[in-house]
Amino acid sequence: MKQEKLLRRALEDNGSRVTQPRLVVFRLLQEHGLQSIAELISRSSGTVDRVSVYRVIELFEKLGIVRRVTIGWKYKLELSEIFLDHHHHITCLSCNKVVAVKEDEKLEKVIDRLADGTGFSLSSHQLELQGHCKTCRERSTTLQSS
Amino acid sequence: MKQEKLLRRALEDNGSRVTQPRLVVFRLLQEHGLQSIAELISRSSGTVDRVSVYRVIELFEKLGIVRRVTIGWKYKLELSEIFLDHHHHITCLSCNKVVAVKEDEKLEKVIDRLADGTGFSLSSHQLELQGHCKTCRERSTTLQSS
DNA sequence: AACTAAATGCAACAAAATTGCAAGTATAAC
DNA sequence: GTTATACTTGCAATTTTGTTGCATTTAGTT
Repeated sequence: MKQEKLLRRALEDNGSRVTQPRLVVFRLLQEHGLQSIAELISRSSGTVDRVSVYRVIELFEKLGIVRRVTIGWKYKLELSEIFLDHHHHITCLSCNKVVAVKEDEKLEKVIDRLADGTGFSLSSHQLELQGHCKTCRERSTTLQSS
Repeated sequence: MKQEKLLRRALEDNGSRVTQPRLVVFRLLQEHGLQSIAELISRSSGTVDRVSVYRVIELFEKLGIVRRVTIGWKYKLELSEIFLDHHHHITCLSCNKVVAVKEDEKLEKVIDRLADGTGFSLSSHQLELQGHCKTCRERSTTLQSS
């Protein structure tokens, strides 16, 4: 189904209206993917007020339309699993590029077993990775050899 | 080795002094474990200034004495792997209790393989879990049956 | 005990997020 | 298509969180 239709339905099911600010923020998330609230605010400035961006995101989170992702101790926002498949992120410590990492069945199993040991029932999990991307590794080798 | 000795060494190796504020913050981290910076500030108020708590934490992070942990989109602080063994956290969505989950060799392997697929070399990772603790699950069952 | 560089506390500032309220607008009923 | 109205928005003000500059204090050395 077209993503915007899913959005409309999620809003209507909650008795919430489909407004300009909500559409603007949604489209920015579609277009630019993972981004900070500051980026959302700046990209929508002139059209949508700062405060409204905060409020739209708050609603979207409550309705499961967006999720927060921690990247280097700041959070960023991206469309939820209704719109994108379950994944995690790896950040390059040299160039700060962030790449999605697909969730893998084995990972799920291992995490389930980890949780078992605690007596908790498991509802959700987030994994964040850091490392160095291929480009940066190659560049640093080149520089060293010169 | 006694933990405070490790702290002294870490500071001295860096040419940093062993001061009252640093000892106070360190002992709070030992005594209360994982906590927010607001909790650290409040627990040390009267003895240590707000700003100094920030500065001590900044230094401790740089020296690898503390690490930041994301819990529910806010970070908390705890002593690093020099003082505690490598672990993650699971939070109860009902009562907000946070419990440590030991890192497991299988998890490490699965994560290593995940990273392989991206072309990144892996430096570090964080895993955060959410669920419901035994106590809360039992309580909610009791309430339903009455 | 005196010296000195490092660290602290205070005040001021900057950034990020929240709240209250009057004005605007999306939806449903006519 | 108009109208009514409850939901939303934008603005201003405030709160919370984190940072900076500088005079004073203090840890560690001589």
